[in-house]
Amino acid sequence: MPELPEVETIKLGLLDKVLGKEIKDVDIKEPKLVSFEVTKFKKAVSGAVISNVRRRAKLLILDLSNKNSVIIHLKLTGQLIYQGKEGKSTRAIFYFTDGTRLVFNDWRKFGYFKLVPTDKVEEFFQKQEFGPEPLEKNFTLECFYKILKKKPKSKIKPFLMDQKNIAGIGNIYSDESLFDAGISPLRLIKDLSEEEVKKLYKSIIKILKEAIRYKGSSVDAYVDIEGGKGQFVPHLKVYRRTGQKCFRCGGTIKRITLGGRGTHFCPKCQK
DNA sequence: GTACTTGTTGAACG
DNA sequence: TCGTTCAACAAGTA
Repeated sequence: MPELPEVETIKLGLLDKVLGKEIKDVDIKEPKLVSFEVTKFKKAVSGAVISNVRRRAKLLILDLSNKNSVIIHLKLTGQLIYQGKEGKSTRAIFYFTDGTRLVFNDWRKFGYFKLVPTDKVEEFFQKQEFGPEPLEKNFTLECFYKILKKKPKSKIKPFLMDQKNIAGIGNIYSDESLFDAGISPLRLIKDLSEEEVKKLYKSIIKILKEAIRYKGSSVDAYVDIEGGKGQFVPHLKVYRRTGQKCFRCGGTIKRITLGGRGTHFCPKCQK
């Protein structure tokens, strides 16, 4: 499940491997993948050079030299693998003029490629109404307070997962951030003390940065640009550890459903 | 066969 | 209006 740290890892990988390369051709094996006609998509990207790679929330943006951009969402099981092999779940392949390639796999077919003129990318993201990027400088403690204030009656975990509040946090890192801060996912925002908000703010940034350092969590299909697994899973404290011992207090990790999502926490030390 | 997994959207409910 | 829950999407695992 690529969340912010996983998508960031892929972005860094793309910058390293395909920045400056010229796209010779694209093979789209799943027409549903692209936002409009396959032939038009192919025409729009062929011959263009990848001039930049960016990330916003959980989406990747490939800027092309011909003033087009390809916005990629990996959703649950999307993979971008440099020099990867074609397999059963391969949905697209970018071929570069130097003979290398970039393979897109997605066995659940939720991911998409959207072609947008580069100067309309901003507009696209404005429509999505994403909240601030938690690792950007403008995401200050004051900023966190301000957005929390907007939804005092919301439970903290679903709030963290809503991309309109903060961008890039999904199921794994909301559970992990709350554990780190010692706050129960069921708590209402208005009941959080100033101290707790501060702690949570620090935990979010700490956990996300740590996860990026380990190239993300390969819980499901996620792999990095070279097809390697992220190394953060052994560092997960609660996510998918149902019934196991809490590393902090020895309590038992519990699993509940919250906002339709599996939620893991330690009832003993997350209050 | 059934339940469950998950990012996102949109509908339905109280 | 607001917050929450559920279904849908896909396809595989337990």
